[in-house]
Amino acid sequence: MVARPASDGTVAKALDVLDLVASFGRPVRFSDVLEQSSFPKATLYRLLQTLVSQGMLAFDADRSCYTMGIRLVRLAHVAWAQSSLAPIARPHLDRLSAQVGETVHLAQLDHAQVLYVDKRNARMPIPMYSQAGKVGPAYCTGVGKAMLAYLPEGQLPAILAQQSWHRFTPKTLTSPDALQKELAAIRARGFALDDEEHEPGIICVALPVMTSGGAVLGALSVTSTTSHTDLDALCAYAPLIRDIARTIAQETETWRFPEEDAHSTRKRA
Amino acid sequence: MVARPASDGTVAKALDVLDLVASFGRPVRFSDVLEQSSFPKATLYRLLQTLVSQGMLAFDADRSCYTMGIRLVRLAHVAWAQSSLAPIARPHLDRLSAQVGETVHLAQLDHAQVLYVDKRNARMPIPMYSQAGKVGPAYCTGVGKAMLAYLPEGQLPAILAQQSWHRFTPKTLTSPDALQKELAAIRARGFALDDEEHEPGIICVALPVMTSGGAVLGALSVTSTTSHTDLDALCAYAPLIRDIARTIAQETETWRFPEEDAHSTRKRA
DNA sequence: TAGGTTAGTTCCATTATTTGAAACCTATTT
DNA sequence: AAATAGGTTTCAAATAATGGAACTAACCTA
Repeated sequence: MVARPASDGTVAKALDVLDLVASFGRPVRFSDVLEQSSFPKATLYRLLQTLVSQGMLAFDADRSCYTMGIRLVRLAHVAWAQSSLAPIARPHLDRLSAQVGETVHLAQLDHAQVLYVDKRNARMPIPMYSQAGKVGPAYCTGVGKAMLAYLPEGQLPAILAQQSWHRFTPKTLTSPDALQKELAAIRARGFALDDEEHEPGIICVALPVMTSGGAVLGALSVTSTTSHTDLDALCAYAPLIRDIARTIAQETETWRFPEEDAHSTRKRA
Repeated sequence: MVARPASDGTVAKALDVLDLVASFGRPVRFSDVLEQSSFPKATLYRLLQTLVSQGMLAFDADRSCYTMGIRLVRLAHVAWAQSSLAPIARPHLDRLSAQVGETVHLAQLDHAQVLYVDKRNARMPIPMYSQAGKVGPAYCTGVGKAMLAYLPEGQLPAILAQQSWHRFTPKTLTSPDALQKELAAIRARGFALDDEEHEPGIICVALPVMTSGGAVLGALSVTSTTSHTDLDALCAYAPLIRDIARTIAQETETWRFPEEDAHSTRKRA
């Protein structure tokens, strides 16, 4: 319902601009941004200036274009280090990656979408959409379906309502009903599969990372290509992934910020 | 000069709050933030609310505390991926780390300070201040001095004026004059050394990463402890570091965004 | 359990910032 | 020399932010 807070908050607008610039994934000139933005020229101009002077964006005078600022990079590290799963999961992702030699993903739900939080490439990297920091659809990816299948009662409808149901490939499930059946199958089977539903030739096995209380923290997947292996073979990894997911979940619950003393060191100069 | 833009921009204030929350490095309650902040209660409250509703912060209702938001995490990745040096340097850092077995840093200048952009731990990790995403002083760290020494004419005075000149150890250089001499020595020698100037027992060799045009992009360092080795031994790594720095710089110049097509895929749903 | 203390939230008249159409630059192009 | 594109500044009107104080909820404390 909070779709577009319309004329609310200057901060919101500035952040929208930040997102917009980020979405280009490359340095952009003023006019590039203007074209994509719904703000009037003068307003956009000032918002960009603010972001630059705040260090969230940087302006390269030589090429007269905007890039991500160094302050954002700094926040980036803090954010990543705290996005509970990522730092805890890191060594386990390494382990999983080493054992299976395939592409490995760690994802979390971001609104109704999948946010790839971390990734390890296969020994022989394969080109694909996913990338740490990118968001992808939930209804047609392994990690997405794994999380949806184990979501607490009642949360699912709202999320389904926000899916785009775009048919990426002939195998994409494009309706809530079809997906509901698939989710039931996932629960019965104990893990999720992506059978080229998002990208042709890309397949994966995925399992959710869940607390003992049943909360879905994220999901792990092992991804490969049809030219290299098949779903049956990937299924064999499910138990290993489950073990690792369980370990990560346990550590999340145990750990919960062991470094309560860290701020004594940090006094600002 | 732009020390504290005082009563300028709501965006600035919101971002200050964001930084503040980030600086705790852990989930914080409202009152924790209030204590550290100069904003009145109501104002801070609303700023936090804005940040939460914008997804830059997340509010954990159970523990009633604020953490980094998922939107920030997402921006974080984009920022990191674009902070030109980091992604390009990554494999080279790995290589350097593997070859020397010591702690390795990649840093960039953030205003007048050093921002550690990436890091590899030594085979036997040693406790020290630096950490990816942290900022440190420029005048008394290896990477900082390496960058200052090769800064283009005219930029140095402004930066020196912003140093704190705090005496961290007996060996810290605490005046612009002393540092200027040291920088000349660095240029003569071709690389920078940190002889326990920031932390007792911590020493390092550092070299700048520079474009062929002479612009300072960042710096690389190999760090160790006096109990484990000495400066003379570290100096031996200088040529290797120089090679790697040069490679990184070259790739930065060649590369410059090879993925100009990436946005065709990304169309918003 | 009344009485107090802390922590978080809302109100609202005042104040300050943001807004954006249009005018204005300043290189480039025709 | 005139026109265009890309960027920057102005200024009165519109809008959003401010913060003191009042309020609520939860948790102590005696």
